[in-house]
Amino acid sequence: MNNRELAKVFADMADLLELKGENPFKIRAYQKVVKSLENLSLEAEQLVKEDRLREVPGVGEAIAKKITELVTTGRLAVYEKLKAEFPPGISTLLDIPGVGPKTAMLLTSELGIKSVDELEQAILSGKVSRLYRMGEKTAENILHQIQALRRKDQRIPLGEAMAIVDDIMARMKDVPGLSNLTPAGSLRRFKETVGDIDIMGTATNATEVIRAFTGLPIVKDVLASGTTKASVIVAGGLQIDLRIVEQESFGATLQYFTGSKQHNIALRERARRLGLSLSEYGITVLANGKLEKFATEEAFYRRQNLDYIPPEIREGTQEIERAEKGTLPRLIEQKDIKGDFHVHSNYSDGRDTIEAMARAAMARGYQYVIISDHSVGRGIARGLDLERLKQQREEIAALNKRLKGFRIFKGIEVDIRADGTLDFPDEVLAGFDVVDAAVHSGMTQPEAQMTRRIIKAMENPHVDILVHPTARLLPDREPVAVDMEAIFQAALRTNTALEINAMPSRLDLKDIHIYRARELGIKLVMSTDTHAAEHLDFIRFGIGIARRGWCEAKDIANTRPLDRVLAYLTKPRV
DNA sequence: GCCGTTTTCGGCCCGACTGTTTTCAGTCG
Repeated sequence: MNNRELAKVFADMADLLELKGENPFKIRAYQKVVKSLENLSLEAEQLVKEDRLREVPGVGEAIAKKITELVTTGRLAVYEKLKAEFPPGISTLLDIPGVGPKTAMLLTSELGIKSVDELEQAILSGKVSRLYRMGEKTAENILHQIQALRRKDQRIPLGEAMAIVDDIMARMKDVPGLSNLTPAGSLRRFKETVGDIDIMGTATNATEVIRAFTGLPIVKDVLASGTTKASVIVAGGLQIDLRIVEQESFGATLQYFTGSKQHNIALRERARRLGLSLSEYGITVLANGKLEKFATEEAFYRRQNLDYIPPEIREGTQEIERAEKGTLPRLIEQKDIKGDFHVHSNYSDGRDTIEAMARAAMARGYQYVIISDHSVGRGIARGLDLERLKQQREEIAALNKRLKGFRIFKGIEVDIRADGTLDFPDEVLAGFDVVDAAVHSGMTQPEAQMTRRIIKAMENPHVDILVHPTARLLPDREPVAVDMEAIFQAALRTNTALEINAMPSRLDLKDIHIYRARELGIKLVMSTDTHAAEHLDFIRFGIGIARRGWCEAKDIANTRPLDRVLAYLTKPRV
């Protein structure tokens, strides 16, 4: 049973305990462990084997026993028993915003409702508004939420959200009197998907700023528009809130709305022990009730004797403890990147010429790129055959003579076939500076087969990098079934690097896998997999998730300068 | 159910909104 499945069990248990009216702190303990499991960089199953479950924050004696039972037997007796106490489906009512445990229980016990559809019918027939403490308005709100729930595409990929935010930022930047415009929330933390967007700012004329915001061309619907806050809906159902706050408390408010919720809870629990109370307005000294305000996040953290914690690692895991000790990593920044490791040209499915890609890379201050077009097996992507490969190599050699202080490396993105063999024979692979291997087909293989297949490719002495290791696509394609811990061990054993693919639809490896790979000392490279010159800028997303994986510059191969990068990265050529 | 510079018990984050009520329960982020 993997971490995601475990998390789901505890989330469901938390819901059921809530419906049951259990001790709220017990419920919070379950909810906390859900987050811990989701953020865990290696499988709980492994921790059970090593008897290290108790190291996970929020896991005590009782929950450790439950996880062990789930991992070893696939079932959890108390969970089965708890589930049997409620009609199946009732916890789906909790997915509706505005419906909590009390309302859900009321609906079930009074009207026998156990699904969202049944609830909708009951509202339409007027039964719900006649219940005690309900009413016309409440019933109508719930109906509204049910309809919105069906319309809305849950969470959207970071890349799409960022494009919207970039557009808004560009259009708002010249609004007079507006400053400090900053996106907050999970977008600022570079989480791979976001549910909604919060933007903060300070202004000398809030009303005009709000008017400019609600009047943006992208806005489809204005939910609320006041003197300090506005909420709008843009295409796709995404909600965007703009908050205008006081300059003198901007830091505390930005910190609050950046989250994560778990980080803020952990921070406030700690502050409490120091006799401080945190809120979005600042820090209250409990002894005298005095509120201190903070214009910057740095000052807000410093007041609590903490180093500044970068947004990307505010997940309530171990960052607060490390900030207290002064041992936070110096996270990688975009300026550390010296070249892009995975670039397509019009020789396969890219749009631009090799020269155009190289010049775009130079313009970004890079020292090198690796042109890694597809191999022949990718017919659909105009994969290279030997003839066009030769042509490409000649072109690269000629360009390298002309481009001063810059180098184009000869790479290839070679297909890993269904049986784990590669699309080119070894003697062809030997002719590249760098060989990327990738799964592009046969994605539905069972886990054991897929794992063997990928490891076989990694064992090839010519394969330097496993690119987009899980082949997932956001939001639609699930990662292939693969034993990541086995891949990590193989990467170490075979000295194969793993790619952090920065394309916003991939972000593959994902954050917790990056964390684990880095911890194990696996070589990592960051690349955009770009198919057009302007998409070299996707590197920002790679930087974001690498920071979420606690990476420093040294952890990423392509922070190394031109004269050292290949020697560091590639396997010895045989 | 977890956890400890208040350490094996007694606490457990904070503020705001909404609608249904006559003072607050429920829900959310």
